[in-house]
Amino acid sequence: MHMGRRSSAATITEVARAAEVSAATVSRVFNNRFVGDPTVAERVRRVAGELAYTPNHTARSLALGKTRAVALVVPDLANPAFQAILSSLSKAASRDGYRVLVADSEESAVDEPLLVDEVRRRCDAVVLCAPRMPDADLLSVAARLEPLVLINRPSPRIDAPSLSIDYGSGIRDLAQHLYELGHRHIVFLEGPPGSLSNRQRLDGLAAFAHQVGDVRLERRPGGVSTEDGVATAERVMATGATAVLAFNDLVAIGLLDGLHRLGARVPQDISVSGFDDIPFAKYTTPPLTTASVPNTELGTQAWHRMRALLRGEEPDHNLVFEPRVELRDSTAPPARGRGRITD
Amino acid sequence: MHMGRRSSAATITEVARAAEVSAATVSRVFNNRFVGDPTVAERVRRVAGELAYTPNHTARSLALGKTRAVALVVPDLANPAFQAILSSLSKAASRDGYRVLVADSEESAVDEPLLVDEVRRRCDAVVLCAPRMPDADLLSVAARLEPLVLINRPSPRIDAPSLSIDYGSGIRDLAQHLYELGHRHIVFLEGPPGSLSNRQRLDGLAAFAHQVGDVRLERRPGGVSTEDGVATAERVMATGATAVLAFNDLVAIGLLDGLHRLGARVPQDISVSGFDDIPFAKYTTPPLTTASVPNTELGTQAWHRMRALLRGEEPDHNLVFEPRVELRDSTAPPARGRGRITD
DNA sequence: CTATACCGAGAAACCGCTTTCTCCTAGCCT
DNA sequence: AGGCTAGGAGAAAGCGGTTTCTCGGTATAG
Repeated sequence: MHMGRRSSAATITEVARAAEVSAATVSRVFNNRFVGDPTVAERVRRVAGELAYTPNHTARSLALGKTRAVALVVPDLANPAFQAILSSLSKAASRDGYRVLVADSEESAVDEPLLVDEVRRRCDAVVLCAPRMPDADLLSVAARLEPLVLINRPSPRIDAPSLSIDYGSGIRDLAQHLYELGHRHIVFLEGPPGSLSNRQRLDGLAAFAHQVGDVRLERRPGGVSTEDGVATAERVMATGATAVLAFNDLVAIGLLDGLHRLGARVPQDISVSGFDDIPFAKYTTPPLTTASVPNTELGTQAWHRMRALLRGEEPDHNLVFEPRVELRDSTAPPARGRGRITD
Repeated sequence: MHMGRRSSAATITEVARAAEVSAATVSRVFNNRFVGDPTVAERVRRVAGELAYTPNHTARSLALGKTRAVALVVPDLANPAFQAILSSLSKAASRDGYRVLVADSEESAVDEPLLVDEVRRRCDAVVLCAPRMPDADLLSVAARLEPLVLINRPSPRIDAPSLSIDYGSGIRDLAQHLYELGHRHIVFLEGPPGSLSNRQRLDGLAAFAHQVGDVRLERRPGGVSTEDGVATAERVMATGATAVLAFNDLVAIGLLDGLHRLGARVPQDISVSGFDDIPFAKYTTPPLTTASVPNTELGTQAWHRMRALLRGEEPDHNLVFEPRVELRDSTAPPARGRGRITD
């Protein structure tokens, strides 16, 4: 199917004919590899201009074996945390002439290997954010994917640059903060059970509980979105806890809303903390105490690693960002009469 | 430069040789155009599986003359309004096997024509969100761009489906709401002077002022981001107005914060409204009165138009969404002693 | 003045896949 | 049984570039 003679888009052959040179020469002129008679180059340029010639990107990609595009795979494009990564990655990549193709796996870990394979074929590399992909899948897929940069998915057995967040330390710091405020009964709203970052939070929390001893830490299924957070409000109140660690800011914000509707006051009746420090966390009612995660920096650094890989250079060292606790108004000492260890 | 013999990626020729058929046959099998001996098809499939063959997307695109990708060009990927469009567009497109390439013009209207041209060459079509591109530029690029879908940029002289928001009616409704609350001195925080949507707001406001008569409407330069909003707080207070219409939610949220720092209470001392109804608008302090804009729906509808175009079908009619006022707590009747018409 | 090196630019091969064109073979009809 | 038809699959010609290879011509050296 050879494209019904388009009226538009001049080809290199047409330019060559019009300029009375060979296609090779036109190609050389356009790639600054032309060394001969300057008047020839000039003529080619002029004719190309007249014909509004512009090299066909696909043909070029095929001949060159590179597309100058990379894919970004994320579990949920609607999540501000991933949007921040996308936005900064895209900006950084574009400065080097690369474009990014987005792929939203829509939280479906099972389809991810296929998605990732499909998307990889369309570009030169992939930046993968797959917190929930089983290790086995990741391992099997990683080889076919390279160049590959992993986000939030450190994996010692995979030879790919990795940027991640130390969720364990972040949640620990948050818990420590609540503890110092006087809370002794805290509930953690879990994220997706299979997710690595959920695992890390759980581990961090377990270590914390073990260390301080006199704290009651419960976990409850939460979710990842604002709606999920709203839905947990009743369950949270039912625990009788004086503070809650939400899986992320979205859940925390939803929870704030849900609690408000139930008539519970934050932080007087119950303290709430989030995770990520999305841009709006400081504008919630009340402003949300959370662990700040540098997603924008993450995107930029991911690009640096990727660029090195694409150039065949040695990428910088892997990075683990330590979240920083942002103290705001959604956490406060527990009210008297609540928060006693009840069992 | 014929790619230093990659160890990976089997080619159709290799599969053909291994399966003892021609490349044409392999191609036909993979495209379900094979009608001959089923055992041949089976053998091809098996061999392809063994070799982990997967058709080269670029080569396919070149032969077919289509990439199955579309570009989305937006002025600022960090803005939740555009993120919503991207997210929904991407989801919708992926259901039809298309991917989206993002391009962030970083608010630079002058580079947009080049950017848009570049990005168009890489894919089959573009969804353009260019509120600030001069009409002349848009007109000149539009022809080269098609298939093209325009967002927030209705242009009667361009033959491309267009989805837009009636910013004029939205801001008018918001102003009307403030007026009914008793406000008679309102300040409008302008967005980018060259932007069409700013123009529409200005016109809507002018029509409103003319209609009601006894209202003092001032305009002040604002901006588009949260930071811009923070920075305007003092200027806003200096006007002595009792209510402010921010260009968008981001500015409104920033303003809320700025006012808070100045010790001004919202809505007691001054009412604030936003525009867009981004997901977080209802969680601000206080919850933000705003005009809701269906960005997610916009993205989905944009894809429907685009799909029709790509299939050579007639796209659905153009759409203009009317924003809907979302009454929340950031607006209230003015305090006594403020809001009198002072000149 | 001729042999050699060099230089500029075109011819041709190739990137990997699709599709038209063509050919060969087997089946059918008379 | 022979001629015709249809169907299956390969050869080849693109798609639009890039790059190697090659060759004719000029300049330089002996």
